[in-house]
Amino acid sequence: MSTKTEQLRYEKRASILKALAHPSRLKLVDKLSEADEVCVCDLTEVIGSDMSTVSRHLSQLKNAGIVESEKRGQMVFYRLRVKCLKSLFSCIESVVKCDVNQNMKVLS
Amino acid sequence: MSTKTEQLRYEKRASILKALAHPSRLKLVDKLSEADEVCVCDLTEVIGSDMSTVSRHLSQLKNAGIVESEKRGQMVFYRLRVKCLKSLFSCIESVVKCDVNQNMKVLS
DNA sequence: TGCCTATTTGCATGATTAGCCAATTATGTG
DNA sequence: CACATAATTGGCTAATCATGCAAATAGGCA
Repeated sequence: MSTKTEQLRYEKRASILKALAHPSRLKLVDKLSEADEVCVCDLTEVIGSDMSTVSRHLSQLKNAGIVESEKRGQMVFYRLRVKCLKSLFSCIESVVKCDVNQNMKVLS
Repeated sequence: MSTKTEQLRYEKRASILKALAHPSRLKLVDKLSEADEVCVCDLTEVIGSDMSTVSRHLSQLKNAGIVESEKRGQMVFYRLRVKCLKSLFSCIESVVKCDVNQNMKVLS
């Protein structure tokens, strides 16, 4: 594989990770994983920021290909497009746990 | 779980994802996954940025608990602390692939 | 049509990030 | 000790990001 292609691959992956790398967006993904679809208004309540802010977070997730949206009536419903988030989060969680262990070692 | 704790959990996860969310840092992780340990000087060649820049990328990965380092002589060697990166990347990759499919649909 | 609700977009602001060069620290070697 | 190498840190700039308010868009409904 050419260096150029390789570079593009890293950039693409990074852009997806970046889309996930925010507490509010992680929470959004979490909520969406519990339900089939949720409207912006309900998500806004969950997050507790201005609706415009939530809308922008959602559009970042959408641009990254993590969620999709559908407008029905005046409302817009968001849905997860990806089903593997659980394994991703379990990996992230293992970093967290590993860190805790490390910290305990330091303290003991 | 309290809302406060929940919030902290999202923040912690986000910080780990943020540490990974950069092409150069992904490349560093990739290289480190191929070898047991690599010194900063070698990693600098791979990345092709200034060594100071690479050093800062590495310290971000270290702060996130993704890599660890050991100084031997004048050199500092970095190692992955986490073994599950492969499953994480396969998830990311499935987002990429899903995107490609979507794009093909749009084009056809 | 006129008004209400849901959502997105424009704009301004403050905060964070990435990058390089230069300076500093630490180690090894003559 | 003097010098070279490896790595980190300080300082600066340009770019990107997060956020809220206000305005615009679009869909119901009387």
